[in-house]
Amino acid sequence: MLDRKFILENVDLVKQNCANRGVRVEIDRVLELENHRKSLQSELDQLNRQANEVSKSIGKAKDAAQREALKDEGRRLRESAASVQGELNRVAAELDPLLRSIPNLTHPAAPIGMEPVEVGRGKTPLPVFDFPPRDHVELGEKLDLMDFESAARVAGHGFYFLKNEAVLLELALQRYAVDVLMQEGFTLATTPDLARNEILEGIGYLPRGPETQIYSIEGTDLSLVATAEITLGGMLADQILDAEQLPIKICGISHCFRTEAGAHGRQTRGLFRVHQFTKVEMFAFTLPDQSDAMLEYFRGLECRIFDGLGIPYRVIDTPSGDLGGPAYRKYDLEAWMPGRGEFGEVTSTSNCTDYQARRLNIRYRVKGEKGTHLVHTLNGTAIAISRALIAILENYQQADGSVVIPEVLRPVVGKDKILARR
RNA sequence: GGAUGGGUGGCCGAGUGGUCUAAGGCGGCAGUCUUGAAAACUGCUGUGCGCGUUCGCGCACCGGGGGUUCGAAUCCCUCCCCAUCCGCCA
Repeated sequence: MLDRKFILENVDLVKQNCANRGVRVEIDRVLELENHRKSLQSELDQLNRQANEVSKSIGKAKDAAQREALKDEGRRLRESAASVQGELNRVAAELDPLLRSIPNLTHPAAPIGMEPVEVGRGKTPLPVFDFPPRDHVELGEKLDLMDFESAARVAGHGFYFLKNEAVLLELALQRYAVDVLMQEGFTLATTPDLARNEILEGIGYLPRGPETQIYSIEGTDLSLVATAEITLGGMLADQILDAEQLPIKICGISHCFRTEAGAHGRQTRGLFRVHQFTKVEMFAFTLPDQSDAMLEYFRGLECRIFDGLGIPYRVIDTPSGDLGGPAYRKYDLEAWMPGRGEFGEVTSTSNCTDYQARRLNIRYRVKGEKGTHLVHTLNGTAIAISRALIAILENYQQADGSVVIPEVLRPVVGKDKILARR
């Protein structure tokens, strides 16, 4: 959420930003409601002040008659206050969803519009095959690495069993990413796979509604998390940190659940778009002047991880029209997926500035100074297992249908090649 | 799942209807003392919103929400969380 005062003082900027992002919000209605809210709040403050004065005077009343008269006046004032409060609540009920739908500001260097801008390539060149490359579904079937049919019986379309070396690859990928992040001073965490809706909303997800990506648990205020960003950000909700503690870097392993409502077709074949996957996520809480550098750092780590895996990729500077609400700037790594014959998103890192911190109420205090300030939050994918698997299988496939294991994963996988079983 | 006790400022902790304008302590800031530091002593020290915009004034906030009352940290209802014990269990 943006700051209310900031919106009032920067109407044109906010309108232009919404336009750049292709988000339609009635800013004029927001202004109208916010000004109305402010005047109602002043009115309520005045009525409360008068009522408080009357209440205090009752103890000092001379006689019973005067006391009763004052009680009547107090009662009248409290009733007026209650009716103003009711109107205030109605205004807030209309205003709050509008405020929440206004996206974060956009980094001045982010591309405007809908066109992704490639800003870098990985160290690994695109593979050259002297045979028609298979996609990961075909490879998975030949090598007995995944089972979509059984998963469909158990849980429906969009689920999968990983089997054999694919399981070892999942473990190896987790271990590899965690090792890199541990060396970089991240605190390691496994996180809850469920979170309160309040936390989801603070991060910027809508747990209910027709277009939600979120599975919610009936009869509770909990939802399955779509990413550990939710739980890691929620970790410090309502906390006041000391400035010296920042930046805080945490990596979290969680399962991620997504309804993927409405997404079907060739792009969703196999592991590419699934309802559940495991992810190692990076998260940071920073001072405002640290967040730009932290985003570059996260991007650098993602590159290091995929360079280390020997997977070719390109880096995308996400254009304004594709940014999610909380993101101020976002980079994606897109790995080359020979079976698809195109690049596919494997990581995403965003600087959300104070947009999430405002609703989650995560602040910091500078020693010797009065008041508190909102922290900045950032998130980034270290490894999303399902998509990393696609990239590994398709890039490392051999003419005979076997798949070579990336060197950095061999210690955990325990072999250097996956051979056909049938 | 059952029982009991709890949730108060950055932290600890007192507070069972009206000088709560929330005691006291810790921490923090400033000062005295000191060559310097520590200790000791003295004073100041919550957050948010609004108005005046030097000084200040008002409102809200004692886990969340609702209620009783002229008046609630305090009484009632409800939800959440924490601790301990019991039950169950990987």
